[in-house]
Amino acid sequence: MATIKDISKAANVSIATVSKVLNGDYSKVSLETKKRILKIAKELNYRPNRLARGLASKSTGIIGLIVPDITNPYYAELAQGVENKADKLGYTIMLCNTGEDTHKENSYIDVLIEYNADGVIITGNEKASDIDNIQNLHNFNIPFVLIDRMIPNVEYNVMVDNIRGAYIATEYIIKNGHRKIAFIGGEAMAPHPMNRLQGFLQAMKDYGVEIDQNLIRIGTYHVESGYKHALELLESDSDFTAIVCGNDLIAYGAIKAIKQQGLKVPEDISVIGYDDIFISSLLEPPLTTIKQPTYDLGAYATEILIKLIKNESVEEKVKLFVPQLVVRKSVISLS
Amino acid sequence: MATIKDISKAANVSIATVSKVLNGDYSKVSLETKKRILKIAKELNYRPNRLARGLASKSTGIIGLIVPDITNPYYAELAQGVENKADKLGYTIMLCNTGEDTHKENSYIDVLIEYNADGVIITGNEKASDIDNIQNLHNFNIPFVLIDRMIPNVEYNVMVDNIRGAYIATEYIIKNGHRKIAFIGGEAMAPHPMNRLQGFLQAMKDYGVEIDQNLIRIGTYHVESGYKHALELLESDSDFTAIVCGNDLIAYGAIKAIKQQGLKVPEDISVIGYDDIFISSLLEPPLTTIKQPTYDLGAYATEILIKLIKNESVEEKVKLFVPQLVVRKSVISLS
DNA sequence: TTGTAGGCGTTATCAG
DNA sequence: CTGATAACGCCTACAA
Repeated sequence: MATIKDISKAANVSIATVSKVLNGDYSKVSLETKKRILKIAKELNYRPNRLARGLASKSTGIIGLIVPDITNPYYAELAQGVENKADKLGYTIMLCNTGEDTHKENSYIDVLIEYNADGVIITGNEKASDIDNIQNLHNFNIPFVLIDRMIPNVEYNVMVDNIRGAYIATEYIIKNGHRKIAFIGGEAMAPHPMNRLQGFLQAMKDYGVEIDQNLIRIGTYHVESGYKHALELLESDSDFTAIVCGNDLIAYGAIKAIKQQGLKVPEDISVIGYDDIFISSLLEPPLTTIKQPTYDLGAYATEILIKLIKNESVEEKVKLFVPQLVVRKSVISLS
Repeated sequence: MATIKDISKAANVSIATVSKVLNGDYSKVSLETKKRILKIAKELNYRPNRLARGLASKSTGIIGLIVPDITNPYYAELAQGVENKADKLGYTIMLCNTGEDTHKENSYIDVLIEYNADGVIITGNEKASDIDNIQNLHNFNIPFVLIDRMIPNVEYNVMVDNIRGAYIATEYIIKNGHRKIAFIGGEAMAPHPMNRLQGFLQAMKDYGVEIDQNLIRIGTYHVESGYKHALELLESDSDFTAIVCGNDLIAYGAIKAIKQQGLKVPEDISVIGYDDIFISSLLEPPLTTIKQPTYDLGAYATEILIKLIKNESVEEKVKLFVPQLVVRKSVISLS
């Protein structure tokens, strides 16, 4: 591992000069020495040591990305948006997969602080307790932006309007003549599903559709949870003709349960999802769902995070993306 | 940001003592000073600086993970296996998503070298040119292990037997009475699909089934590629009753194309995939495929990588996992 | 049991 | 244009 010291010796100059050249600050170096240094650096297969650089310069080029479940295609796509943009702008991602475990999330935040991460992007699940630790980022002067996760007093958020998305979804179901409508969402603690639940409730109210509390289920954002709750609903004596789901995975589970009971989607029961994961169009029936600009959420968040890192001004502290209805074939019209 | 220096002052001891205590080396420190130091550290909200620590100790706790496409559920699951195990053993992941771009992969390897990563896990696509850069890891004394990607002269590999997997898949198709069998695989350069292609060819030979070169297509590992090639096959005048696919995503694309042509799976054309991504069981029809122990691949690779990092001995340099046939409903029996 | 001091590889400030 | 030199925060002999 050649260092600038090695280069300086070989080139008969001081390390200061080497450092300048290697950092592209040619202004005050003669062309000749510049060339010589560059040549020697190449010969020695020199690589800057980012640890040393980070120590000295207070800037590491590391961006922490906290996701609850990289296995969920939604977060995978979001991560790709983050990674692409970060890479383009010269930053590297530290992946922190929390498995929706608050404790793990907290310890990851500690780790990011210890690595002197330049900034952090946080998505996903939230328990009340998080706030303390996120506050820590603030204490250590590490800028961060939240994706789709409102927390009191947090400055920078990029969100999609979940209330609106769920509203649109529910509205679509209602306009197709459904009146007995179930809702299967994600964790009750998170604002995320609550927003979606809110949107659902709002639409129901606005259209004067009766809300049956027995038809509202809150589980997790996984296929299994959707499956389980749908099954319970089907096996209970409540009747309904449609299910609004908190995300696509839940919808997959619900569809699986429905089929397993010998019923058909959408003939017997309509299902609408949320996220528009890439496989949703391939399901049978193709899933009607709410599309989020997932990749863009990640890319945009990264963009403003890097602005914050560079102390550039960010106009919109809260950026709200708009979800869209994607009509496919999992909802049938009753009218 | 409190440092050990701050602590040493506050506790009236030297930084050496503080360092010892903070690193759990209590052997040569009085219980009393130990307690005092720990207490003060907590009061000052002390966090070790991993950059400084890495610089001084030559060990960063960073593991680089190179994947071609985190959006592919196969790699997402693999990444989860890596992340879980790494986290458990006290390491942090740097995520390097190459987008199957050799150039990007190379530059990520440089980055990992520059961060003094303790080790690297490499999966996915391969072009001949990679070898040079991977060699660089070796030059810089950074241990690495490859997952499912044989490269000449590379020591540590964890693989699944792709030839065998494809063989089993093809054999299953043949035993179900198919004789006109197509193959749609991934990039020609990679050993990965080549192995799978080899397995396919081998099975065809062993069972005396005629191989029609026109029915063999090599694209990429994406849904779109499967779709495109299946469509071409369907629109050509060649006839066939089954398609062996290089992975599940290709199979999804193929199924989409088949349906779009007004044909049915498996009644008109049987399809078999590879990977057993978690949604494959939810497709219509549920996809018959080859299951890999994906999560375990990642976890195991991480385990041996960390052994290498710690200079512990690793017995099996090449670990071969065995793929399994998962029979669902996308293949029909013609006999 | 505790302290001193040198070094890890860079950056950055000042002189020359 | 170029060079000393002091940080950055921590580790680790080696002394005391």
